[in-house]
Amino acid sequence: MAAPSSTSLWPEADEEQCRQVLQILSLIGDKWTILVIGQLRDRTLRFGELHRAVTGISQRMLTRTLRQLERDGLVTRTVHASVPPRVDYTLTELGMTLLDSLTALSRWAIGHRQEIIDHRHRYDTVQPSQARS
Amino acid sequence: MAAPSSTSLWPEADEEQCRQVLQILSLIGDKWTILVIGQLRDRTLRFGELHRAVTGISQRMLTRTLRQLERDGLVTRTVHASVPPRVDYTLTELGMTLLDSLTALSRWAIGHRQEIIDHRHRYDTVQPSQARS
DNA sequence: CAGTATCCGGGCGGATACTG
DNA sequence: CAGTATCCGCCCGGATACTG
Repeated sequence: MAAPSSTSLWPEADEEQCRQVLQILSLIGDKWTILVIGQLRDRTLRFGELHRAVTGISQRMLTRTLRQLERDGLVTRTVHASVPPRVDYTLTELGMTLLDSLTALSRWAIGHRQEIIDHRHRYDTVQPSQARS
Repeated sequence: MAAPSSTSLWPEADEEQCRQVLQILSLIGDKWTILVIGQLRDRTLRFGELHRAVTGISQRMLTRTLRQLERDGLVTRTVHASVPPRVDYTLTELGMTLLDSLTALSRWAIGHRQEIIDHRHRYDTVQPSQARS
């Protein structure tokens, strides 16, 4: 029970815990999820608005991403029976708490991005540059 | 400049910021990275030890994962020129700060995992169950 | 022991065409 | 407008065999 470390990684960090974190990370670690929930963080958007807001995403991928978010309970999907159909997407409470929990990681990402890019570049130029084709 | 929200998601959260977060998330959102750095969080391990510690990982994937972590500057690789070769892997300072920044997300993951699983199950049973093969 | 080389299946994700 | 259906290339990741 004794608090294991002062810098406080997550408690225990045994394999079991790691796998649980991994499960969640896999939900949002794909190519588009973060971009989508980022757009929904403080407003409701329709399908088309999201499509325009997230540059480069295809209809297919936007649909898949939203379906998964809905399935996991992070986003609600509301269909309005109007003549041109209208579907609204909103973050749930759960989705908002996730975004909250991403704050620290986001700061880290923004703060250390350049450092990582630099390190990577150095690594690449120093290596024997085996043709990894 | 005014602080945008009291619950504090990450500041701004425009597409640019989101993409930077995504870049980092992609580094650790894959199948094995979290498990590997989780094992390294408070100790140095050799290749074989890691291989045994992370259940189910193949040699190939462990090597790839470690190479990427090394390339990004999150892990150091130390080769000891001994008769049976020995290679040690350790988290760098940068790697440790990443683990720190993962704390909130880890707590969220552990705390809401069951909730997500339940929601998912409900979604699956209610849906028309279109054969998605 | 600590890798590399090769082969391979499956799934992610893009492009395009079609629909209620 | 908000999707679905289909096709397809690419890369992730597992299995196996080989090496300094």
